[in-house]
Amino acid sequence: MLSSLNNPPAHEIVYRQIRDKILFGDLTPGQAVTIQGLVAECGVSMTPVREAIRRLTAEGALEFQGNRRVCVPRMTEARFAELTFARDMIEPKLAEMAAEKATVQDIDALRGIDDALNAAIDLGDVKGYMRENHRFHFYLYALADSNILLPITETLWLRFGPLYRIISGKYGTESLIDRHDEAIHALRAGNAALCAEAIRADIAQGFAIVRENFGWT
Amino acid sequence: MLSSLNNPPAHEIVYRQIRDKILFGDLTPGQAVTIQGLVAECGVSMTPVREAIRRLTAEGALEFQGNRRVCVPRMTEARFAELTFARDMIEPKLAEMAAEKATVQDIDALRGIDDALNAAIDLGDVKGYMRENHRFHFYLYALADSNILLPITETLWLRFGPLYRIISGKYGTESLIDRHDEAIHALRAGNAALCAEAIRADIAQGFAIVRENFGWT
DNA sequence: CCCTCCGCGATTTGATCATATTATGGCGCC
DNA sequence: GGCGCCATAATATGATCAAATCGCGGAGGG
Repeated sequence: MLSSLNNPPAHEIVYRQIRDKILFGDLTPGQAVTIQGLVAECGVSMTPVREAIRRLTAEGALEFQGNRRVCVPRMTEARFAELTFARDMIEPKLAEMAAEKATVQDIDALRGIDDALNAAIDLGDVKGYMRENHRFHFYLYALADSNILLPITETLWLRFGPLYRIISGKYGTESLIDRHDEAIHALRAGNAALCAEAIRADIAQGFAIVRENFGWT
Repeated sequence: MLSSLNNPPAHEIVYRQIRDKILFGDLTPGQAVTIQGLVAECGVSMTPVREAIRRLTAEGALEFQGNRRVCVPRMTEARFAELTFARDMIEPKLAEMAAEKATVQDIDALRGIDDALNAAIDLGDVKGYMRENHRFHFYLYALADSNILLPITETLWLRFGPLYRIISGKYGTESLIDRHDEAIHALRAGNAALCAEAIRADIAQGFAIVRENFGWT
């Protein structure tokens, strides 16, 4: 009955494995992802691997490389412009919707995640920072109870994953500042618009770092 | 070399088949989609069908119904609100980007599609209207040369498909008006902002029809 | 004489299928 | 009305076929 929670199917496991690797920068842009490589790596048969790859391709986390071959997509300035446009439109909206439903327990949980995030920054733990930052945003967004915008946002973050790795490898964690405190204060005040603005500013800072790094206007 | 164009793989064929059925309202919301049903219908084995279903599920065109069962998603007022928000944000942007790249040949092609669309309306051909309307919008959007916003828009239209069928079954084609002429004139004038506004107004009219029909504010 | 380019074949990789296995949902029985 | 059996459908595997890539060898030109 709860097997879907206790025993996730093989294709789900493979999916999450590759997904997390992309999301947290373990795979570099342009890197080829082969079926048989994953078969050997995950110890499952081809069918679940194929399903995971199809799913990731549909989400934009992987890209067809012409002749039935897939790889981690490369970032271009044009794509980056579209990504920032979409994130700037959608994520503040999700934050606003979330703010209208957040309970005190939710806000405390977000506070806890942000504490862990700051601890990771102090330790210089780039991957820990990335994980906690992801957790913070998606814990918040999940409160919006969205069936449309939330999955879209997940695909947008998947496209960002490979970038963050490159950036954080150059800069380290000392330059990582965020607007999470402002978002949490807005949530406590019950001010949805202010929360949306805080998130907008938060992600805009991330965009600026990427732009600066690549020399994109 | 061109086998990917001449001989699309089986999973691609199955994918397009189900996709078009959803997009043009041949499947009703809540209808179950089974692997074995598609195996029998398409005359292929289970593996390609599984891949097509995974892909469609990732795109939001199908929905997990809990215990490893998928169905056509049902529309709710909350989902509709999110869909209209996303389309209102993205599609005018795509139209604007497209307007900056459209050639005279492109505009003529759009003119031709719109003529076919109007002919379908005059004939009371609901499905023909839906196909040509889809063609018009996505011919335009494809000009934007977008790798991010265009796939997202395709998923949004997939969520709309089942709705249009219900609506058009009630109203017929006589109430179908559009702003395609305005968009084409804006393209000829090279006015990207005006083209974006025309598209915004065009899709807003569609939203209004759905809202009125379901009594959604 | 050496360097380059073209073509061919071996090997790797992807696509599809048939089949075994497992879990779920329905139905009858107690 | 609850519980266990059975039919059905989904999951996963390994085998088989097809296609593309990579490497090597030879021919031609500089």
